[in-house]
Amino acid sequence: MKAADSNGASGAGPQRRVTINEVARCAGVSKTSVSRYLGGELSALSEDMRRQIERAIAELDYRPNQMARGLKRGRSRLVGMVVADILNPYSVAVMHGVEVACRQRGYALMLCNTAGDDELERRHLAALASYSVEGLIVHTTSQHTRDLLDAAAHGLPVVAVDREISGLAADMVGIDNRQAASVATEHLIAQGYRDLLYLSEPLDHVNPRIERLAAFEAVLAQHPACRGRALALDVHASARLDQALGDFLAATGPGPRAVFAANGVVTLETTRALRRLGCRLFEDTGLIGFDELEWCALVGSGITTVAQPTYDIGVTAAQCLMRRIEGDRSAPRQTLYRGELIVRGSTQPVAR
Amino acid sequence: MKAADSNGASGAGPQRRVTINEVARCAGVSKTSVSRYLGGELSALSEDMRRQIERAIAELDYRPNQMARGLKRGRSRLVGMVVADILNPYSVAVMHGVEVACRQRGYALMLCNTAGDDELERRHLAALASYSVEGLIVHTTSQHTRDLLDAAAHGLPVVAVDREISGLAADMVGIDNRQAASVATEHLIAQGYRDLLYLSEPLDHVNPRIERLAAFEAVLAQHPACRGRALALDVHASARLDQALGDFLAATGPGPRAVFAANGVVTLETTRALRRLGCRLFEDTGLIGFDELEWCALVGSGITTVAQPTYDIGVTAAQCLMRRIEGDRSAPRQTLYRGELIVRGSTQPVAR
DNA sequence: TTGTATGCGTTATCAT
DNA sequence: ATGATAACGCATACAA
Repeated sequence: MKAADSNGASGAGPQRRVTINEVARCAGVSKTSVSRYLGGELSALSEDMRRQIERAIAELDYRPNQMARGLKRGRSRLVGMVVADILNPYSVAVMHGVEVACRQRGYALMLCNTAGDDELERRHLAALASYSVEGLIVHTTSQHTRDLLDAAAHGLPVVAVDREISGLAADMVGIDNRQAASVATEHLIAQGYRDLLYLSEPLDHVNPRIERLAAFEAVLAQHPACRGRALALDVHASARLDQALGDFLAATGPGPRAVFAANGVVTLETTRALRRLGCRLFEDTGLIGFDELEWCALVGSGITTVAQPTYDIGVTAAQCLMRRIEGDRSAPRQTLYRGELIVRGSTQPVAR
Repeated sequence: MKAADSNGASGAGPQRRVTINEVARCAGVSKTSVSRYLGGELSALSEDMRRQIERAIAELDYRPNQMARGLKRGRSRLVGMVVADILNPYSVAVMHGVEVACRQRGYALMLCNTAGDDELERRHLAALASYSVEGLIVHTTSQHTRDLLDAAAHGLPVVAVDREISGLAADMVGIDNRQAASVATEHLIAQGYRDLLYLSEPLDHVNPRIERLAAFEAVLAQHPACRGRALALDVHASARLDQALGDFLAATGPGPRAVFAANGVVTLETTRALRRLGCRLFEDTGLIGFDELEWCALVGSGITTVAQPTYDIGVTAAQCLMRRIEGDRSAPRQTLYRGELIVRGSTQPVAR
């Protein structure tokens, strides 16, 4: 037999939810007592009453209305996550960690994708505020985040992921870019590559991009035998990327040469470009990429990467945020993980 | 000069938001009138009053509190999305479309990841209900979704993505699996492959998996010269996958042979297994995969895929849901897109 | 230990 | 055309 529609009406209309009043009536107590029970004020309830309330709640399948709760207490138990690109595997992986950590502590997650659009970001922040989110986890590029700064200035906890938010002294969770980029660069040099090309998306004041580049150059400065170039461009512009890569290949001598892709997107586009240019992956040209992607082992002889603990970054960011929400007023913290080098075929030079 | 903290207190505590009362006072009208303005009841307001309200709202930067609104009106303008695996690129791509469509119509998105755990799904559904979400978009595997069925029976609109939810006559958005799988199978045969292996995750009553397999077998039945096998297993169990693939390779004769990977996860794991088995991609063995992934063109000679319009699926699912939310009571609809064959090197047999 | 009464910010009902 | 007032479901100060 099918579950009957308790509405009477045939499966239509927003269901009439059970309220605390009905629980109180059913249990034969006042709604205050039920509220106390829900709030965990166990000490202030007689054993008998507690049983009755428990029974009533189970019997009616009562679930507190978070809207009402949030309205009254000012706590929505809602966390907002704002990402610039929901399709970016890095963002997704972090989101995974965030979701798990939030759920474990009873917070729900509202997701916003700004698609790199500042106006959209404004609207999303407004929407999140209208739902009284208690905190924000942010992974965006935008520079013009007045609204974000305002929100933070008004006391809304914010945790930045991967990069700092300029003008905002917020908690940050990411990796040690200098360490990671140094390790990568040193690996290339140790493998015998002598011509290096650092390829990045436009710097745009985005911290990790700048720091990774700086580390690349710092290491290079210690190895006079190596020649390095750095390029920051919109890697989605295939023609220009092909041009840039082609120039590098043409300009570099017979010695081993390699590309350092500054993040996952660059790794992807660089690999595509290398194929378009007719390179045999990776005999012609070495490649090391930031961010471990699921397909890196499958391309050519495998792409060497610097892996980030994205899941942990997400978990930590969420935990950090929830501590703030729950009153932690200490100075902003940075949590930096280490990048881990995963060596594959793309950094094994082949005699040409 | 920095924006002053309007709290007075130094950037701490949940910010005191502007309420409709303050707007009313500032505009010199009653809050009823402000509410009318917000509700779009333009006809019932004098031009003068309207100006005042507009001014006050702008001046105070007032944003209606959705919690209070939801509590009173019973409409939260919240949509829940429940996915089995937040890391699955298919889910993410659909989510992208969902997010865009929701935002465009003023709905916010709450995201839940069940990680394939039924108990977790229960809890997530409970949480979503407690926030009075107005509808659900679901992409899970689970069979024991009593709670989901209950919610739907109680009138909560639900849209299924990719697959039907057994026992629930809900709207569904996905692709025409028979068409898509037929096209793929016929392509393999047309390319000259004679030994075919259909590789899937466990069927588990999941519609697309069953339908794709059925189409594979149907096409095969029309080609007596071809030999087909089908295997459904947990592709993450590498040892067993290697074994199964190895058996296929050992058993098939000198004629061209190919693997049909039933979804993106299987494509990934199959490619990994082929590499582990020492195959040169894809000279030994052809491969066609469901789901177009960003890296498919990069592996070996490129993996031929059947692409799904995942973004559109997400948009359509969300639109469909919002229509239901806004009162559409017509019979459940299925929206099926066509799979698009993208031919690459992995289905170009090489003379062995 | 328990209950009553008030208010959170909003919309809806009823007057005017 | 406009406004006072009562809910929405819950938590809490206060009273008993």
